[in-house]
Formats: sequence, C-alpha cells, structure tokens
Amino acid sequence: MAPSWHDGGVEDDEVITNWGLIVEAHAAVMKRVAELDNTDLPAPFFEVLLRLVRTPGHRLTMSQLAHEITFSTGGFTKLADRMEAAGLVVRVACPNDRRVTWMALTPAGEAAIGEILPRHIASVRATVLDVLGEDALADVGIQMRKLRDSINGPRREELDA
Amino acid sequence: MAPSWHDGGVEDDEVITNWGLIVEAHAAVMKRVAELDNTDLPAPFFEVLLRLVRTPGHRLTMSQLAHEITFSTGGFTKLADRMEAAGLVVRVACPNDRRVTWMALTPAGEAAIGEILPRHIASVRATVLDVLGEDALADVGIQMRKLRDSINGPRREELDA
DNA sequence: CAAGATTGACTGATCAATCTTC
DNA sequence: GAAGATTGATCAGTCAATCTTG
Repeated sequence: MAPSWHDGGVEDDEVITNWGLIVEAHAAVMKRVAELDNTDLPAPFFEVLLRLVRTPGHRLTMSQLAHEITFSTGGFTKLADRMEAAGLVVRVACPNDRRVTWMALTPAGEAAIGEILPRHIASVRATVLDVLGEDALADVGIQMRKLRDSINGPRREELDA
Repeated sequence: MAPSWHDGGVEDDEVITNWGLIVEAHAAVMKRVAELDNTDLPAPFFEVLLRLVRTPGHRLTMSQLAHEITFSTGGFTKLADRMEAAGLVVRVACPNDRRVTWMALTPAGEAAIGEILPRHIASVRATVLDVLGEDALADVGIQMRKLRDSINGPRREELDA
C-alpha cells in the first residue's frame, strides 16, 4: 500500500485524481456541447435566456440572474447591455422597489432560446446521456446535488440547467 | 408520467437537470476551493505548476501545457510571460527541435507549488471527499473518466488534477 | 447604513496573422 | 506546406467606487 499522512484514510492522490476527473470531464463536455450546438449565441446569453424562459412570467431581477450564472453584478450589467442591444431581453423597472430592475424576455429572446434549446438538448444527450446511460447519469446527479447543496444550500425551486 | 418527444426514452428535463447539476456543482466547488486555498497565486499559475511538478524532469513544452490546461497557444504564451516574470518558470530552448520551447520549474516555482499544494489538497478533501465519501467519489470518478475519454480519448499517462 | 445597479480602470483571455523551423 | 510559438487587436470579465433607493 502507498504511504499517506492521513492515517488510515483516503489517499491524497486518489482524491485529487477524482476531483481532477470532474474538472476535466466538465471542460471536455462543455467544449464538445458548444461545438455540437453550432450556434453563434454566446454561452452567457444562452444561460440567461434559459433561466428566463424557465421562469414563470419570463423575468428575473438583475441580481438574481447574476448570481445564478455566477457573474459579478458589474459584469452582469454589461452582459445585460449586450443582450438588450441584441433585442433578446428588456430591462423593466420594478414598481415595488425602485432599486431593482427586472430582466424580461422579448419575443425575439423567446424565439432565440426556442430555436437553440432543442439542438442543445440533443447535444447534451449525445455527449453525456449516450455515454453514461440513464442510471449512471442519475447517480452522478445525486452526488453533484449533494456537492452543490453542501455549498450553496438547497434551492427553493429546482431550476437546474 | 410526463410527456416526451423521445418515445420510451429518458426525459429531456432529466438529462438537462442532471447535466446542470454537474455544471453547478463544478462551479460551486471551484469557488469554495479557491476560497479555502486562500492564496494569491492565480488559478492558471497553479494549474501549470501542478503539471510541471508532477512531470519527471519538471518540464513540458508550451503546446503540451497549453493543451492540458485548455488554453489557446496565444493565450498560453502570455501566461508563460507572466509566470516567467514572476520567477516561477523558465523557458528552455529545445536542442532537438528548435521550434519547440520547454517550460521548466525554477526553485521558486517548486517552492510555490510545494507551499500551496498541501492546502489545496486539504481544500478538496474538505469540499468534496468529506461530502461525498470515498466510495461515491470513486464512482463519480469512474463516470467522469468515461465522459472525458469519450471526448479526448484515453490518456497515455494519468496526470489528472 | 444596507442593497441593487451602474460605471471606469484594469486584467486576462481569444482569434487571426506572422515568423521560424521542420 | 505544416507545426510550434509569438504578436497585435479585440473582447469580456472582475474589482472598487459611486449613485440611488429602501
């Protein structure tokens, strides 16, 4: 057996290797899916549109969206500028609290996500589901949810993407 | 049961949700580990140093390193500039093929990775291993290797990180 | 004074084009 | 001509500071 400074525990190499596999698999799948998607829509645009279209009312606040796609608020403001310039979303003032700004889908935004999403789903199916199979993917999902929730806390509503 | 346009197959939502969990867990862990590492060493620096220190001779070519950390060659040249300016690595001309440049660890680079790596391992243990447990993490690793290898092809040597 | 959003300065990556060497 | 590395132009993100509203 190999030596370790964790008496009786798991090898460091094993932990680092397995975490490394998650990182590498994530990067490889992201890249492949982007190729298969074959779209000119920037990835952050897609992330935003997806979350908006899956939300009742098709609108979320700037802060909420920024957090969900793990952007800084400053970075998200500029992303919002670009998406609004592209006609995919509009800013809507919040009447209740005049500090907050809603981001809402435009018809063009709905059309864009409606056009890309089926291809994206096909890409993920081909890259992930067809390789792992249904059961293994479900098992991985369970573990990943544990990881996520141990850090972010469980979600009030499931809006994974 | 819910409807699907994949007759008898897996639901789209299920696939997208599970893949989304991988993406979110990856992002959350990356962020948390970075916090726990508590280092001023930029992440790409760490990635490069780690691969160098784990390589016999402590040297790899620019292209090879660029590919391993999934950088463009142009981007890696500039990363190498910064790391060399920081005294962590040196470029070494290859005598056999004068097109290639080796990147080699300096003593300062060895010291830097030697100092951060134990903390990093502890961060990953606390964030990943302690949450999933040894067996579940190993299972996830198996699936992630399948994903990676189905895209990149199996590695000649295991150098995960 | 805290929270949401924006702005400006800066950093770090990509891409396409170029240079050298095989 | 192809491969490895570099360069210049550009782009998209962070961070710290600011403004407004609660």
